[in-house]
Amino acid sequence: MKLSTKGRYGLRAVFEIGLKYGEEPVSIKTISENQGISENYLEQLFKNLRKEGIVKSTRGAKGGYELTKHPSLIKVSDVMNALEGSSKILECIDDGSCSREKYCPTRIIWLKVQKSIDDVMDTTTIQDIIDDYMKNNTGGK
Amino acid sequence: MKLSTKGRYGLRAVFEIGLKYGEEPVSIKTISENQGISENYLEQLFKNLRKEGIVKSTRGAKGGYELTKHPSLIKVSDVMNALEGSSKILECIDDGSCSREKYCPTRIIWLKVQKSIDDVMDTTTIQDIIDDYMKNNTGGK
DNA sequence: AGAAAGTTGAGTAAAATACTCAGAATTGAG
DNA sequence: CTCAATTCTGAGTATTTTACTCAACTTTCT
Ligand code: FES
Ligand code: FES
Repeated sequence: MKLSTKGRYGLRAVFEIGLKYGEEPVSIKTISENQGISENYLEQLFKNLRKEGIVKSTRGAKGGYELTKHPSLIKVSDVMNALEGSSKILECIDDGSCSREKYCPTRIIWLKVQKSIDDVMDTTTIQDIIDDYMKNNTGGK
Repeated sequence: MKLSTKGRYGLRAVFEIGLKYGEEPVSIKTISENQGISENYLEQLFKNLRKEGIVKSTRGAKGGYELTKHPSLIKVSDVMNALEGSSKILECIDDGSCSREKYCPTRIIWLKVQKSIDDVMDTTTIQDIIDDYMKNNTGGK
């Protein structure tokens, strides 16, 4: 059960944009340099982030990406859903999607695991990540 | 972030064996029939479960697999580790395994997610799964 | 006009997943 | 003792997913 680079890279990228929220658009080139992720790949990730309305773009010189909403309104789960399609650990989890559902002995476990993941991702926002980052890179000597 | 069939099938298989704990070994054939999993594939899964000491085997007629310990002593995480190699959602999680670790803005999120998953898998045992199954298939009408 | 961006769709290499298969080894039952 | 039941093992493979790359095009700023 591994988290793919889509999710990992994507969240770092969104964080990067969040840092400049309310200031200026951030270009793919900048993100690529700061986070060490290929420009080509970032393009793909942003295609999805844009489609899901998490970022908006400005073309042309001085263009780039910005968050559509305040960082405190964007949950980690939003980003994950946009990038990984869904943050479900398995298909069977949705009611009615599995023929064994009714008598499946292990279903309850996966539901619990899923819930615990959702709890974290739904209650953490980009702002939280930014705050945490600020604390660690200024507060402490 | 999907759970592979190794983990899903494997836990169902271990549950099946757990039902007969203290009674008789359960053959791959039986599990295959009850859980609808290919015999060939189950062999592969049991190769790992055995290596990690979760099950023990008896060859020959009337042979099969049994749990090495009481179901209440086998955690879901034990089974997952045996089957999926590790239940870590990413490599970076281990201290020192990632060069970005120190200033990585998203690391803390993944650590939280990991912890919440571990909490569930470490505190749920095969016995819990069995109990739950029994409740749902006898208690109710 | 020209450079700096984003936009899009297609394509691909590598890795992981999800199996299959054949045959050898072991054991219990008759 | 023999045979059928069963595990054991290593190798092989098809499919899917991941993780990208690339090229051409559009938009916008200066
Ligand atoms: S709910 Fe689908 S196999 Fe358990
Ligand atoms: S800790 Fe490795 S990229 Fe964040």
